[in-house]
Amino acid sequence: MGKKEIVRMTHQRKIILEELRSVTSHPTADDIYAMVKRRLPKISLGTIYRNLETLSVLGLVQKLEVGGTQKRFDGDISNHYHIRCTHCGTVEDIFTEPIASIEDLFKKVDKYKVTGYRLELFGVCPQCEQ
Amino acid sequence: MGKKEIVRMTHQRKIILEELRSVTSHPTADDIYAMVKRRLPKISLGTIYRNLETLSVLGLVQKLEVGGTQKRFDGDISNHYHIRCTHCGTVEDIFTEPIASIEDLFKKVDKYKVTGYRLELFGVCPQCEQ
DNA sequence: ATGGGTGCAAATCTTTTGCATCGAG
DNA sequence: CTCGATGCAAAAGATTTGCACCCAT
Repeated sequence: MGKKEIVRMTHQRKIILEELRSVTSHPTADDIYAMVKRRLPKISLGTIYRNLETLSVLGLVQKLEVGGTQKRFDGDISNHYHIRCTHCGTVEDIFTEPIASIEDLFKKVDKYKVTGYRLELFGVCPQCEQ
Repeated sequence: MGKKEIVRMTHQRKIILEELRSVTSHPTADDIYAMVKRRLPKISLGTIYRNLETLSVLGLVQKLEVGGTQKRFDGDISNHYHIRCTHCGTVEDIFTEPIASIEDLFKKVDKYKVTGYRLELFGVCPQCEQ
């Protein structure tokens, strides 16, 4: 993933991207491995990780560093917020306009060159709520 | 960490808490291990992890599930925001009043029982900025 | 004296990486 | 053809856990 290599659109890479774009959930690398394996039974987990990294560097997918032990990935590259169920780990999108007062915070930390932010709500999802 | 056990304030636990409260940084378990080891050379990393979990369940410390590969801990249990340097991993506090429009979001996700949220800015710190 | 806590080491889980081979451009 | 990508397996990094002994209550 260095500077000026040519990125090849391999069969594996294309299918990983397709699968990730086909869901609105926010799967872990392992989830994606299972999804892709249905179509490419011989694919290895290492290839999944390498491609998710490549695709997120290219900006074609989002690597979500939400809480929990595993990273999650999102085929929707728009900037949006998430809510995570602290019971089952599910991550869902929150559909709303960006909150301007958060961007105002950028000024308060002017020692830093701010490049972005993450807002994540925690809660208990309807399924776990019984 | 079950339901009704009596929690003992052991020497190790007390010193871990003291050390964590003595800094404003947001150390990883490993950092805390090094700090505590200066006072208790025989302490084990397992004890550090077990106590940080216990203390955070008790609400005496905060487990910060910020991005990056390691979890970080905060002896300041007030709700505040953080900024993380994407280059060196340092996490600093942002001193500001809570942003009301974030709490307004809670209503938009009324299917969930919202219990809290996290706001984390990313950027490059002054030290890394050269 | 009890049963939660500790130190130690092994185990687990997630992610990364070395290497021989493959295949996209 | 070339060199980036893959599959496989081993390695690495972070955290958890089993167990015998210890000590706070």
